[in-house]
Amino acid sequence: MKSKKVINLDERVYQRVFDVILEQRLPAGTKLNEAELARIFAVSRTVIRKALVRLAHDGVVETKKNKGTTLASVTPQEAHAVFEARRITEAAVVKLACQKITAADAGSLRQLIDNELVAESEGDHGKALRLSGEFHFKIADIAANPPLASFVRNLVSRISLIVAQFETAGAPLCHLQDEHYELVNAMEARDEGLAETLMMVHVQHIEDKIDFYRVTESVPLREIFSNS
Amino acid sequence: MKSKKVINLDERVYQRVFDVILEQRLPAGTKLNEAELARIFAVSRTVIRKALVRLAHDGVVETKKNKGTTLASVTPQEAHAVFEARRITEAAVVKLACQKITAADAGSLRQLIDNELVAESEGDHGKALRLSGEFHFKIADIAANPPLASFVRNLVSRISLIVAQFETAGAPLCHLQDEHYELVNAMEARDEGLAETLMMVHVQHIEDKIDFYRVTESVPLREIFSNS
DNA sequence: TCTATAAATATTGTATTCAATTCATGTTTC
DNA sequence: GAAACATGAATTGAATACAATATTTATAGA
Repeated sequence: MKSKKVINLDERVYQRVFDVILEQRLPAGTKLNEAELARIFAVSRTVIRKALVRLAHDGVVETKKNKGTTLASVTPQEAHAVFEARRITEAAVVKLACQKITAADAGSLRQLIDNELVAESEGDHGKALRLSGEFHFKIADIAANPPLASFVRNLVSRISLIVAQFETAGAPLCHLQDEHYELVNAMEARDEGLAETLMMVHVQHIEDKIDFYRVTESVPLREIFSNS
Repeated sequence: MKSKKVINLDERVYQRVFDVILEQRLPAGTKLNEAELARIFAVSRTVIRKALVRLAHDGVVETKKNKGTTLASVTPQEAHAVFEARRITEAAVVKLACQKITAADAGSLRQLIDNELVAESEGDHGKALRLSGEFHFKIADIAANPPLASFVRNLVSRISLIVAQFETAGAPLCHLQDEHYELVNAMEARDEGLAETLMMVHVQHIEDKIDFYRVTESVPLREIFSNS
């Protein structure tokens, strides 16, 4: 077990940027300079570009020919479409998950919620946000449908960006965590109808919390990617 | 209007491979040698690699470290999951489309079906298959939800690969085309329930036509990508 | 001072080069 | 003759070098 799994360099960059997005530590529109990222991660631009191509394909960054790459910045209409897609997809996914969930799965989900609460109480808001996202990823994994799971990952990450772009500063998330508990209960009871409704309402609540008139200021890249 | 739109080289390669997949001209498992593709498209390996990275992210090709890239070859279980994802997603998408379809949209859809029939009668099976895919893309466009539309594109392309991998040779598609007509009628009547049912049955019929024991033989790359 | 133009700089797009790994082949040894 | 090992070819991973485009700055003229 001593062997450390060998993954391509771009995978590490991809994951790291992905996590930063989930933690909402970078505002939408942030410029992702290839040379600067290459310096920060101590790899060549080739590796950075590969990661950026994948992120662009996910729709979380936007690359314009000869103009560079930025974190995706969306219009309110586009944001609404992402929320709509997420409601539809996660509603279907949670129904599948109801059919397949095991006691162990339910335990894992509750553990994620608890960890999120701990992170929040310790003041690590970014970690709490990431764990909140992983709660939804876990549900998608339980549904045991890889294409849907990866689509959910994509939608959740894009919603994270949108929330980072528009959220009303300091809006409390406690309600959302309660909703996570209720979701697990409904799934464990295999109540597909209830779970579906709870999921749609839950995502709607996230959408309700954002303010389309908020403007965010930029943050230096080096600072964000410094640790790890 | 003389200006030819300038797009990156890798976009052309990506589209070309994507089309070949939709036309089911390459069997699953086909080796996509980077140097060979670079020669065929007369670009550097850098460009090919960029296109392959995007295709890998789509799940239509698989790249293994130091072993190369092949068209995705799936197990029956994985194939079933893709069909399940497509049924769920397209059912939701067609409901959205019912709410937003215009007379012009319905006309476009019927035109696509007619063009497909013409292509089939002219013996251009590949073109007919591609048009069949574009029928579903058009429905996704009508639904006016970009994330869902791009996911549908992804699922349809993966199904094309799966069908190419497993289809029973010479299975007639006429029934499927009739179903396309019925779908348009239901959408135009804004009958969401009927459209949803028709869509799920339609995708199920595609799945029913495949034979998980079929084995396909390889085809030389140069031959496939020669034209255009 | 303002504007327009041109040079300089910065950034991305593409090609080329080098390194690492895998796979096949052939050779040696028992 | 079979197995283990070594060697060479083929292929991808990554870094560097070069080209094209965009942006900024500097400068000249009104």
